[in-house]
Amino acid sequence: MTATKPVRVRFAPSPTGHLHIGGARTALYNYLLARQTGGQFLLRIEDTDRKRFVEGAEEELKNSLRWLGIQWDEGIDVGGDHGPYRQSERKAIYQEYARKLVADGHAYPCFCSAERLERVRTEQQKNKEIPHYDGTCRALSPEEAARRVAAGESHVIRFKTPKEGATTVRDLLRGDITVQNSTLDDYILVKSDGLALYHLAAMVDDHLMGISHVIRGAEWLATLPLHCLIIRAMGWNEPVWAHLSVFLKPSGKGKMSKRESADLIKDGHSIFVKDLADLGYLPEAVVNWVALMGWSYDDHTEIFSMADLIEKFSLERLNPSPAAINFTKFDHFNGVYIRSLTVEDLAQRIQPFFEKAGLKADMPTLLKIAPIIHERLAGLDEAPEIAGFFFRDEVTPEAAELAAKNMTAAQSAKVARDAHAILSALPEITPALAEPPMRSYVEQSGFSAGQVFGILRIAVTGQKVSPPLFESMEIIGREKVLARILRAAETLEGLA
RNA sequence: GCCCCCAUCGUCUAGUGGCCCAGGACGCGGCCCUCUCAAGGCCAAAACGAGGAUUCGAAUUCCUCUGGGGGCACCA
Repeated sequence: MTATKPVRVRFAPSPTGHLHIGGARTALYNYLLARQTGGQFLLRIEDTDRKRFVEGAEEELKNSLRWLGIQWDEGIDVGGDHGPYRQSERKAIYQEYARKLVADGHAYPCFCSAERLERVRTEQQKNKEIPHYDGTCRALSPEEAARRVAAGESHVIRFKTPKEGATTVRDLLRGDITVQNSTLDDYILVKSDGLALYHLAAMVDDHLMGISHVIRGAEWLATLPLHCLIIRAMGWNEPVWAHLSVFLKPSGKGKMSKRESADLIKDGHSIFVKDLADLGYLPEAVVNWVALMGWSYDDHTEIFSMADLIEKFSLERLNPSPAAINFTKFDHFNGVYIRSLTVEDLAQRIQPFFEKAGLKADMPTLLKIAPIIHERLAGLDEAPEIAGFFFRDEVTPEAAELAAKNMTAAQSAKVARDAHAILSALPEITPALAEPPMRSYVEQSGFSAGQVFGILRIAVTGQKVSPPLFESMEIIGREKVLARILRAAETLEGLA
């Protein structure tokens, strides 16, 4: 692979909600690059907005990341030489740099009230102007500003955006992007409560933490010029910027709304990582699926383990266009990964789903049914639905469904009786022992295999769709099988 | 409204001027296999948003339009 210097990258979410697949992808790409180059991946918490703080969000975030197999080398919990890694604990650091910006003439205190700002904004909107700060406090002399600050007057710190000229920034996926400085505003860097806003905090942290590559969502593209301007005003080196395309809803029309995200779970999908395990998804499938939304390796390879991704990922092959979320493809990947599991692994992973369904699923039996449901599972969560009958004492087929297609109840009852006779003559019911005599019975009965086996299937499993019949019978055991067939025959006779 | 970004099958994508009357994958349809359902195998339908320009030659370069997306907070 291309020899690259070790990178220092970071994932810096705010603890305001659940980790969704977009965030997971951002974290993943950062992680991959760090692993590939032998660098470090840091986890930083951007919690400068106390109002939006959600209790437990940080814990959930860490669990989601770990479930996906993404470990961080530095940051909250694990520590490191550049802490603290929670922005709320770095207030003094940001203030120090804000003061430096003011001292150097790159920023200024602003005493305007929120109410006045609101009035200015509505006025500008009425006049069809671009809403922006009108510059009242920018015009203040540094001496007067300093005096008012010293007097304890409430204020924010604004960035003194150049009025003239243009700013050119470079995004790795899109190349040079130039914006006129006149379209930029004097953004607030520090709030009146003294806490920095993202723009300042993130730039200071990235610099102090030695971040070499900033890989983040495309929603930051619009503020990239501001970020570059801050970095240049500080006299720091710029990191490499890579802005990942946003995820669109499955229709491709727009971003997923809060409401739509919540509704997804009704049909077994979710964009929140915390839901995915319960929905029967494998973390390996999530990683593979998400990695391929906005990145590709070549024109045909689709299956990538985490190790493959670490080896093959490259920023150069990132795609800047927005991508619609495709859950059908997700399900496909999940099936692929389920099928690639060993029998032991599969048995382990489906056990909790049986328990959740109220079934006591013992490992020896699980080990026996795993091979026959293996390739029938699109999700782990389907296991109890497909194979629950193995763990139930009784099976209660619908009387009306017991009779086979194009057969009367009487005919079906006869078949059940005959089958019972044939099978009860056997010392045990295994595919090798039971299938040959049943096949010859089918031949001389005049019915089709589908009809005969269909009757037995529903009698024995209670389901119209099941794993292979004789394999299932062997696992259920001779006594139970014979009893269930007998009961079905009686029910059928009652119908006739 | 303003600024910025993006634009290949329904969806994810390959494609960096001739290897492309565009390749792979999901899904869809058909066939095969088959005790049901899957899995598997095979086959098919399906795209370069529009218009200009450059060029011997354009999906690939440039311009305009159109469409889509993101952003315009004392949120991140």
